Amino acid sequence: MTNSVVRARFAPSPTGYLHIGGARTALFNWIFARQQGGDFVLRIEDTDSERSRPELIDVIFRALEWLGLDWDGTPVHQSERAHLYADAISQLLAQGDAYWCQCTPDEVKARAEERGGTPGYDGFCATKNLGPGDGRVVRFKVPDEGATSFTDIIRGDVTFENAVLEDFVIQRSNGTPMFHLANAVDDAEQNITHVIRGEDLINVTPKVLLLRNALGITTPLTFAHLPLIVNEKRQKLSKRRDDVSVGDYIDRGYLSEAMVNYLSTLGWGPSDGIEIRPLAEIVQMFRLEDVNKAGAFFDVKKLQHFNGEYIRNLSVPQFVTRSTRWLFDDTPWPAPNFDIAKFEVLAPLVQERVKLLSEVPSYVDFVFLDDPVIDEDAWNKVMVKNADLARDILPYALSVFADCEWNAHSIEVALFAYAEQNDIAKGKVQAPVRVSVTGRSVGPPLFESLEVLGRTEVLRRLTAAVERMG
RNA sequence: GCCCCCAUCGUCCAGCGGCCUAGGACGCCGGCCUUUCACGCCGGUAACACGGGUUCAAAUCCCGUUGGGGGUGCCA
Repeated sequence: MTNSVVRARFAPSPTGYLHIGGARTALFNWIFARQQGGDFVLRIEDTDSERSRPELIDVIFRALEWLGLDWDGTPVHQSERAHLYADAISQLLAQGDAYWCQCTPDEVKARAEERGGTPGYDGFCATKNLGPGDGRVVRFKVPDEGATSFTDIIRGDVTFENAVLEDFVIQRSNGTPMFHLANAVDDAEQNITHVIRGEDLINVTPKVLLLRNALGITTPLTFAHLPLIVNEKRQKLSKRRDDVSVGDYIDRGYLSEAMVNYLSTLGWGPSDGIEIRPLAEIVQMFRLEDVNKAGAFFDVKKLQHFNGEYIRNLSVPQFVTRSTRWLFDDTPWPAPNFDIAKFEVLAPLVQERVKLLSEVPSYVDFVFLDDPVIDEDAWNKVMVKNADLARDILPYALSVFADCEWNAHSIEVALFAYAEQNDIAKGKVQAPVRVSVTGRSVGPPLFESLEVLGRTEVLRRLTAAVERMG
């Protein structure tokens, strides 16, 4: 173990926010590294200056931090190590394993179409012995014969015939290296031992292997290509068409523990069938070789269920703390109206009802709003369709609430006396009071809510509701 | 087109030749609990893609078919 320390890496390209697929890749790398007592390092693959957006690098780091995936050492930025790639390219050129090419993309494409059949580069400049020059790229000379194989921990042996691989570009015409090249160089330079990434990259593996071979890199590198996370149409998650930014899930009130736990069940599952469990246990049980081969659908419904479980497992103070953001920013009520003491009373009741922290405000807004927001559907059902009952109950509530003791239990006894006297279901009796006071037909238990709101305000809202009924 | 990969309930996972009349979870549908809504509890629904082999025995191994996905960039 000492001389074979595992080093796994997550190598995002800062062309977008961290998305679900990237988060899962990072997570599996992290789990594997931690389980093996190895390192988990980061590498920013920003060789394409055209597409890279430096400001996103920090966003990605923060998303990883939110997920709790701590990394070892300082992240490497490919844009800062151009010399390493330049050296490798010079070596390849000197060895005759690469050559300069002056074909434009359009020319390559045109010839391919003319040729019919397989698209791709035809080796047009392979024997021209061109030197550097404006608009010229460097291409790697793929052997015409033979095959490149590797053993994938998840997929077993995978083989590509070299003949189907074109002479691919390793240095752009602007002088920057392509990612295959940077990849081969960096994995060696960073002593990476395991490459764990999405299956969409499996086909670039032979290219990287060919490059490593030509560069004389002999240190072993083990691959594990993870199944893709897919949408309802079973297609690879796309930043454009799918809702996959990790940041968006944070904003919607998902707990990172729930997200990480859920992600761990995509492509893998503990053999005892217990899905919801601490990350530490997952690290213990996880086996890279047990990861599935087939793509997994990202099921938000199931994620929500996990989230609800995690929320309910929080202590009440933790729940209050975690809800902070939704209590102070962008609230439906005027900020000065908020009273944390009142929220804390209702917190345990809200906690077992929400699946997302973002739902918290809608459960307590009536307490901090000057007037409740009336839900029209609820009003129609309870105050219009059942107006007769409401007209009996509201005056009754107004009178008993005026002088009963003001605590949840007494309020309940006072109101439900009506249910017993008139032999009406309690559910029917509480409805008009709930709608009058909270504006909604659903919410936390009514009597605790009334207690928190206070007698004066409850009476005022009840009166207002009677007037509104006309 | 060509290359690569994949295939167990609607979805995620378990299953690694006999313990499988296939198990768990989400969802969905019933029911119980109940002041609403949730929670919790009980029950139900529902799958080994198809066809050939191998074997005493196959969801599990092999081959083919079909279906799906990924790639095919001077993106990663």
